[in-house]
Amino acid sequence: MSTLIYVADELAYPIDWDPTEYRYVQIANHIEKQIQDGVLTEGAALPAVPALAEEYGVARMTIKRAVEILVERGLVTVLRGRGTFVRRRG
Amino acid sequence: MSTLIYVADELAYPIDWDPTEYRYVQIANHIEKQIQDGVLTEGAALPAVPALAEEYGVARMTIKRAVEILVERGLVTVLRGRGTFVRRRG
Amino acid sequence: MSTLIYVADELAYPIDWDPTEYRYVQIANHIEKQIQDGVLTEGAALPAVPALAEEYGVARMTIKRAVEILVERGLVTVLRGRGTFVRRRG
Amino acid sequence: MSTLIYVADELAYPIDWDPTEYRYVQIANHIEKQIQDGVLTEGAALPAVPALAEEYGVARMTIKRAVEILVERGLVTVLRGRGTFVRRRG
DNA sequence: GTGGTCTAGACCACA
DNA sequence: GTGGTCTAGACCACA
Repeated sequence: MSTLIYVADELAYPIDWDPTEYRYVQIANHIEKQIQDGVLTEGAALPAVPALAEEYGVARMTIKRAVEILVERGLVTVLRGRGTFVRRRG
Repeated sequence: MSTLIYVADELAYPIDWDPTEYRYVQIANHIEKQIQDGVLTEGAALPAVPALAEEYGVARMTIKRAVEILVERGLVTVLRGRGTFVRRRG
Repeated sequence: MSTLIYVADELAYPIDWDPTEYRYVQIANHIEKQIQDGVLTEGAALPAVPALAEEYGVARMTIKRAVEILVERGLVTVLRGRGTFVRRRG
Repeated sequence: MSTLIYVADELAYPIDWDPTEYRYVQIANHIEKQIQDGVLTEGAALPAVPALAEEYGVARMTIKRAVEILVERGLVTVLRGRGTFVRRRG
């Protein structure tokens, strides 16, 4: 059995760094915005951690922190070994 | 990919305190002099903040202020999590 | 105003590494045991992060993860810029 | 304190697959041969797991199994988060 | 081939 | 002088 899922290939919006805010918070907000706007739809997989790290220009650990925030907000579900998936629109 | 860089281990010159000038300005000038004289060459990393604080006998916040001045002067670039690097000679 | 607090200087118990369990979980459990046994009493400050990192032989980030667990368990409170303090016995 | 170490960039010898022997055993033997011949010297870091996986054309799990064998033979030491290092010649 | 843990050590924010 | 963030890149666990 296999499931076809949408995987985002690149950032839908540019991200402007606000030096007064932590990067992982900015990244979490940026991804949340894409979920709210329907760029990332329910059930869609986020790009893989290394891809996100490269797109946002940060280390993998920073992406992990951002994803933790999205999990706390109930926006995504992490399936170990499979990927990170959108749960619902914000 | 990795790059070998020169890291200064200690002060190249002694520093004399002028009580009429802020220490962070003096430290900025002192480091600028080392860049101008080629003691710290383009691409070189400055010593870490705690090391500079100890060598100059000041708090780390004072070093941070001095580095901000050097950034404003376009002499160094701060790369978060990596270090502070010489951009060009003054 | 100042407050006298007890600061632990070294590990009260040895810690045996169980390679099947994450180190930050082991460290959290190990510190919890010291709180339960009264080695670390209410209001006491934990050793500083660098000290704990050295005692447990891990990186600072691993200590941070262990402390996050202790915070979730309601055992300690982190006061940014001041230290980490025992809230209550387990 | 830091130490400069030698890191192997590619295979020193070609490897011929013997279909009657498990690949992870072959890979362990192949690496052991390089240690015995001094291609990988004491203290040297093995190439990273993904690099070895690509060079041998196997999954990373297979490399992990080969490294386990080398550990059992006392030839290498795995330091989590740092790398895998040659302990002594075979 | 994903996400998770971990290192060593950098600068940052707070008190 | 504390804890926090962040890097670059290692091995680990899971599917």
